Amino acid sequence: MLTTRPRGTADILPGQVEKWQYVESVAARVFRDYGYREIRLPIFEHTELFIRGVGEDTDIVEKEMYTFKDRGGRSITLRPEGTAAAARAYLENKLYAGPQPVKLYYSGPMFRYDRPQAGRYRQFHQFGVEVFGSHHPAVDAEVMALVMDFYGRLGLNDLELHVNSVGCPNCRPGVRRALQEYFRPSLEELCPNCKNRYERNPLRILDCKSERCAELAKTAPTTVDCLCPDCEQHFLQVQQYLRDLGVPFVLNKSLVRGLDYYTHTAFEIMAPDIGAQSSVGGGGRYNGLVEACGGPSIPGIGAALGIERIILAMENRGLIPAIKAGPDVFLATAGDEPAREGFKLLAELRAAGVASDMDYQGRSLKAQMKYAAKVEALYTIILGEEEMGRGCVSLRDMAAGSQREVARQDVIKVLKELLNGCCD
RNA sequence: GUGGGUGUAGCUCAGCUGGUUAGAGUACCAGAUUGUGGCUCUGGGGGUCGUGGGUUCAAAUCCCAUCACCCACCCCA
Repeated sequence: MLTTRPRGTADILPGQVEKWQYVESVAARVFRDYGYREIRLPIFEHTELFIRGVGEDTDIVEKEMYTFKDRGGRSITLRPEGTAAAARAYLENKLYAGPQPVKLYYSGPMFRYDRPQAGRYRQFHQFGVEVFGSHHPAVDAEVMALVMDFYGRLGLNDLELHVNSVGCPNCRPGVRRALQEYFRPSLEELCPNCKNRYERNPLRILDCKSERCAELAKTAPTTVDCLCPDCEQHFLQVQQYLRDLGVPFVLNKSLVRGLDYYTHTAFEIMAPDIGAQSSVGGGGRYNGLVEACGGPSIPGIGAALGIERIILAMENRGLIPAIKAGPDVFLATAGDEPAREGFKLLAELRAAGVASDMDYQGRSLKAQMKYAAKVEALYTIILGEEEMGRGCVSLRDMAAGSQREVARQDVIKVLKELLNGCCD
C-alpha cells in the first residue's frame, strides 16, 4: 500500500454511513422545527479569524490548529470549530441589517491537531447552531431545549445537561480575585498544572480532575457566587425558562468552557459511557464575539454537537435503527440470451424506481442466488431459457423463500405493488 | 506534547521456553446439487508475521529503533 489515511481521520464506509445519514436527517428536521436555517461555510479561513475569535490563550489556538501558508503567502487554517466562522459570515454578509435574531445551523468537518483517542479525532464532525442578535434569556433556554430535543429524538434520553454562568467582562475580575484569594493558602497543594492556572486562568482550577484540586475546588467560590446583578438576573431567568419548558438540567458551578468568547450561559451535555471524552455537545453565549471580529456589539449564543460521539452513545444503547441497504430486486439470469434480456429489464426496473442489480461476473445461477441473499435483496427475479420461452419471469421472495411466475410485461407493476405494500 | 497496551490471512485470533513448508475460525471463490440463497460436506486462492536494524548456524518468537492503531493524561466535539 502506498500510504494510509492520516492519523485521526476516518473512512466512513457503506454500512456505517447510513448511521450518519440517519442522524443528519433527524438533525435537519429538528433545526427546521426550531426555525433555524442552514448556512454552508468554508472549511478553511484566514488564521487571524481563529486567533481573534477563539482566543490566543486557548489550547485550540496554541497547539491544535492545522495552519499552513497557501501559494499566495496567506496564512490559512482548517477550521477547528464553527462559531467564529459563523460570526464572520454574519458580519461579512451584513446579516445584522436584516430581521433579528438570525438563527443558523451548519454541519461538517472540524480539524484539531490532538492526540486521537476514544471519541476524539483530528478530523471530526459537528452540528452547530448559532443565534445572533438577541440577548434574551429565553433564547439561551431555546438553544438548550433544541439540543436536548434532538438527543431525545435519537432516543438519547439519559444524557445530562450541565449548565453554568461564567459571567461577563464586568464580573470576571471579581471571580479571578475571589479564586486567587481562596487558593492562595493551599497553592502548594495544587497540581503543577493548576499552579500555572492560578496566575493565568484560575477559573480552570475548578475544572481540574486531579484529586486534590477537585477536593479543594469543592468549597471554592464560583463564577455564580460572583456574578454582577445583570448576569445573576440573566442566569436566573435562563433557569426559569428551562423549567418552564420542562428541560431537566443540573447546575454545575465548576463547568468552565475553554473558549475565550463565552459570556453568561455555558452548558455541556454529557454521556458518561462513551469514554473519557464524555461531552457529546456544548455551547454557550458569546456576547463579545462579533465585536471581537471587528463588528458591532451584537450578542450571540450557540451550541456544537459532536456527531461521532452521538453515534458512539447511540451504538452503546442499541439505538441505531436497522437500515435496509440491499436492493429491492436482484436479477439472476441463466444463459446468454436471458442475460441480454435481463440487462434490458434491469434498465426498466430502475427507470420505474425499483432499486435493482444483476450479476456481471458471469457467475452460476446458484452463485447469483447466494449473492442476492448476501446483499439482502428483497426479491430475486430469475430469468432463464424456460422463462424466456414462456414470456415470463420467476419472482422469488427471499425472506419467505416462496416463488411464482409473473408475465414479463407485468413484472414491474407487480413489484411496485409488493414494495409499496411493505416499505412505504 | 507525556504515559500504558497492541501489531501474524479481508476480519477475529492461535503460534512466542528461538528449530522442517506459519495455523484455526470466519469471510471470499468453486464443487457436491449441469436452473435456485440461508444448513451440511469437500476443495481452492489469499501472509514482505507493521517496518528497519541487531544477536544467532537458525528469528513470527530474543534485543534496539521506528511507524501505526487502541486507551489514558491534557483539552475538548
